Amino acid sequence: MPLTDEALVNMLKALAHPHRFRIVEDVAAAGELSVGTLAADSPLSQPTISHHLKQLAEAGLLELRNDAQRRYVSARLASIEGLVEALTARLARPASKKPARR
Amino acid sequence: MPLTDEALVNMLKALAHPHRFRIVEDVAAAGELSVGTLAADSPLSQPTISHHLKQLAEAGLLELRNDAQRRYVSARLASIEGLVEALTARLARPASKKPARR
DNA sequence: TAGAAATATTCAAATATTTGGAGATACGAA
DNA sequence: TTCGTATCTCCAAATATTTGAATATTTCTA
Repeated sequence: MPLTDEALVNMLKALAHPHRFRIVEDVAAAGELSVGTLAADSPLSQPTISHHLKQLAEAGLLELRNDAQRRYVSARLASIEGLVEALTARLARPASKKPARR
Repeated sequence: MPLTDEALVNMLKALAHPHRFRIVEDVAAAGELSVGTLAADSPLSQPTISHHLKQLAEAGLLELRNDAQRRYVSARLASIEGLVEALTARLARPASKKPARR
């Protein structure tokens, strides 16, 4: 499943925002964080954090886990790896495998 | 020069658009293309392509070269590599090197 | 010089994104 | 139950992005 153009661009779009990038960075470094911790560490309001988390989860970058009244966030490392690989495959030197399209 | 957060997010933002991603992909595959060729291969108008190229060049992803009345576009492969490396360094498994920040 | 070709800039309209207040919902504890 | 905590949803305002028509600029050629 080599990641459609759309999925790839959606992941990039999700990451292409300073606060969202920071969220993913922090979550990846910490392993797992609660929404409240993220909101407390951010200048943004809790609803705004919630909104960004939703976008990141929809793009496939984050995983959300419910535990009673808390919600825990972790990074989907496989997706991040997939993104990095797709970027390398598509934007690196003239891929002599397939002929350039169009 | 490990790429500031801002530069990194700017590159992501530039790539996070279907038409712009496609432009970079095509340019990377072709080596070098003129603005006119890109505009002809795209559903977008010439001014819009010009606008997107400017953004991509400002983000450091593309290189523009003038040749008389034509302008040729090529990929800044080093920047793309830098982007991929920065993503890997920042979003991959708990980097045990530096302690998580904050 | 004037004209043509390639590209850029300006500007405005349409659309999308970002943000937080107010309120809703879910859950556990008493 | 009722209360408190954590989080989400809905909404609207502010802001940013995308787009192309009209126009300008640059450069070559005659």
